Amino acid sequence: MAKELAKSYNPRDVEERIYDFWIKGNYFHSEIDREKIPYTIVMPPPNITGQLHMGHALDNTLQDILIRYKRMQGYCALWLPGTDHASIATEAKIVEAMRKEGIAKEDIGREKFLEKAWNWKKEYGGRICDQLKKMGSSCDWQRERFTMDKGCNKAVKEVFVNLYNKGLIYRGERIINWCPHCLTSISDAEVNYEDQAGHFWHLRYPLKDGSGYIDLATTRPETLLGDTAVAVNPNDERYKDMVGKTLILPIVHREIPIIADDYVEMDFGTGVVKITPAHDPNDFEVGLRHNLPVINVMTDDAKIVDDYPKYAGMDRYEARKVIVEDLEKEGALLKVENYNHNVGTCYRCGTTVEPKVSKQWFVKMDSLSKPAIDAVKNGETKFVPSHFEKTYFHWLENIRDWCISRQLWWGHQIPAFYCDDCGELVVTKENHANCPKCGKPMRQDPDTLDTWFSSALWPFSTLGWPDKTDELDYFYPTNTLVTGYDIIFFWVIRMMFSGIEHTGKAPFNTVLIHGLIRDDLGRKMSKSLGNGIDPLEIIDKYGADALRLTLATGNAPGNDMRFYYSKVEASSNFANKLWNASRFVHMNIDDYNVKNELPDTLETEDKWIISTLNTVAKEVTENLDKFELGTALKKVFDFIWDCYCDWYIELAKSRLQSNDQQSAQNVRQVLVWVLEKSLRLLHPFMPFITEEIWQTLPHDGDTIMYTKYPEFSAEYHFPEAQQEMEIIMNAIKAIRTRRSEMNVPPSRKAKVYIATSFKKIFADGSPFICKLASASEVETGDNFNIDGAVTVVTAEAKIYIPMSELVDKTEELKRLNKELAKTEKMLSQSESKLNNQGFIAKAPANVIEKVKQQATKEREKIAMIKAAISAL
RNA sequence: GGGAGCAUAGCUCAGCUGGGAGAGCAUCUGCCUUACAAGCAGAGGGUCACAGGUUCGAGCCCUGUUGUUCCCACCA
Repeated sequence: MAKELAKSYNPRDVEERIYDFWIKGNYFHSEIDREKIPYTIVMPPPNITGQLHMGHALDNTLQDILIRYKRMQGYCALWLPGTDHASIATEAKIVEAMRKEGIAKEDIGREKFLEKAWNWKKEYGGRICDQLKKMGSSCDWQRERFTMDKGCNKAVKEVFVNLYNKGLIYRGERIINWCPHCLTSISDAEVNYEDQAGHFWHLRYPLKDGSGYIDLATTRPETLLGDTAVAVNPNDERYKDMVGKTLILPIVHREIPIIADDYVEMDFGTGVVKITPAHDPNDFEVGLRHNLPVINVMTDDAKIVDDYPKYAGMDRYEARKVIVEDLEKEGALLKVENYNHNVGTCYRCGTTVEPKVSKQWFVKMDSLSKPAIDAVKNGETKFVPSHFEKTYFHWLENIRDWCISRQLWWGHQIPAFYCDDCGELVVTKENHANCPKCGKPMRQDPDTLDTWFSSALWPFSTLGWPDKTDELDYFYPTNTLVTGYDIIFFWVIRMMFSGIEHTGKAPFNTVLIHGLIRDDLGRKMSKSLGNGIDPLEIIDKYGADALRLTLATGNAPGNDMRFYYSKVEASSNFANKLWNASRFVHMNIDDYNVKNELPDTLETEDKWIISTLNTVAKEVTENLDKFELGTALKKVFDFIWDCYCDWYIELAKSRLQSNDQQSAQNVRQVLVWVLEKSLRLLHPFMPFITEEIWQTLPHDGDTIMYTKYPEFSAEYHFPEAQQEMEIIMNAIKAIRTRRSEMNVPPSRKAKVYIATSFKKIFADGSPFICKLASASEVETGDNFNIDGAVTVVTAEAKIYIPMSELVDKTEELKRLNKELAKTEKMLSQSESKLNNQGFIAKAPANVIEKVKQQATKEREKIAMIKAAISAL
């Protein structure tokens, strides 16, 4: 470890060394310690690209702040790290990677493929871990048992079998979203809807009896092949007589009925809808209600099936063209108009999804969603900010059954077995099954489970569930989940109902939601736009501390945030400021024996900074406990920059240079003591720089990570000293302002005369006024009569600066009159409040007292300004 | 169509349960004051979207309006 601070601050250098130090010291390790209270954070799975993006950086920063804070408060803090699992995107990546090696997954078979996939996964997962380490993430990445591959299979099977036995999982024929490119079903949440320019084809279907026809319109004429009815609204007078009659489907020449169903809107188009149960979710529902046949006209890769020889093998868009031509030939096409409509596309590959009827596994949501709603309603789990609870309720109350089967290999294979001979179905945790009827070996369902099915088990499967482990007992339910609002539907909700269903307890008590990080124009960062900013680049250039500060600062929970380089620069400047302040302290203590403890006698300014620090510690812990990380950080930031650097260090300088050895030694100790506490306050936010500086200061312990987080202590509460310093600081500020207004350079010093009733305070503070307000000398008294002096008035004092050659009497009068008007206005506001009966009767006592004090100060100030004016 | 968020300084945003409008950046002025010019000291700049209401008191609570963003559902 560094024993002294380098002359200039080099973040990357420091950060790499410090991380190494933490790892060697094994400081992230969190063994169960039953003496301590556990604090557990669930960490979202990073994406599969193996590349850390700004969203992860934000997740990780907020989590790490909380973990470090809790650790310093003496909790046994554990992070449940995430690496993602099965998904369409993952498999596509793996397949792509393998294709580069010239291997297709079908060639090597399922087992070999999974083996390869795991290796690939480990490489990329490992890369993400390394990147997160660069962020300063204090997660114990070494914990083998907290990864999905160890024992997660067991948990998934357990859950599947349990739910199946309870009748909450069923296999059924349903219409689902099918991606013809990825060749798999995808869940509703994985479909992106986008507006696409399309057409409306107006068609005419003739009645069988030749008595007329019905006109309708469609955006997908090729699905006509699968039409099994035409529907109208039952209340539609226009078609009342037609219901029940039979139509001849053009081209196909199949007979289809006209039915009546509420689903049809009378006002839209002609009020007639063609019903294609196999290729439209709504039509499928209509079909169920009316017992319509389901005619599938497309293969898995969206080509027309062999049943229609003329179109067989044609791609759906190709078929559309030909069918439209044929319709025109037959006279069934009335007209074509342009029409924009919403089309569902695959979130992964962008291919237009095809609604498809197929046999899939589903989870029944009715009975699962209810307890999940209750858990939030009764406060077992809270959202921060709370308005996301509305989103949560809205979604759960309108939830549909969850399609959990995926036609992939990369994932947990569904533990269901079929008998090819007799069609028997067995769901079991065993790896093999024999048919209970005919005894033959059964074939396992080739499908795998949706990635969110296993991810939903994260908070307990990673702790060893279904076994009764110590970890599970101690760390579950977890405390906090930190994640973006975009993932509430996918993951948070599913963890909620799974946790409750399988363990009886909600998986976390707080869900801290953050917003998205946008670019400087407010756009989502995305690959296709190329506007993404790589956090690693920022770290290399400015350091992880600066990035963390940027991400944690000035943004309220749940709100989106724009990323500006200027913000990172501001953060980096703060790091530099802290570094230099620490160097200043070192310059003054290194040759002396300075301990990290307060001296016996404290001057007013010492008490002021100590008491201010004390107040800040109190507020910061309150903010952090309420997850107001940005507010907490702001307070620490302001304390260090404004109070410590800009005021206390400046105040300290005159004592450090004085001949009073005792006073100099005392101020050294206060400098060190306050700096050391400030570093602790800041440590969760900027772990690296605080550790580096802390190590060079007098301290107890091995690492700042395990020091105690500062908290309020009555012992360090000095309200009088704070007030006294305020009086001096007000005077200094007022003198500075006036000098600045008159463009007097600091090098030009002048004696100041202070007329005040706080003579002792000003006499004590005179060295500061000399040093910080460019005074050559300070004289205090009750009144002065000085000709041609600049007059400065504060609430506590009337200050004369004799600089006759600079004084323009008319300008001076103007200024004083302006000041007078301002103060009189404020006084009249205060007085009108105090004269208001309602205010006196109803306002709380402390507010009334405050206004009274203001009024008094304002009156005094007015008197002093008036005196100054008449003196002129 | 259903739901939610946002509207505050030139820009980006804070503002905790109602009690004298804040920060960063930008602009302007003056400073190399022996930790820091990546800095110091100052200044200017706001009808807190609009209209009502509740209250002694509203940026904050309620209603409505306008603008804007997002989510969900969906148009055959």
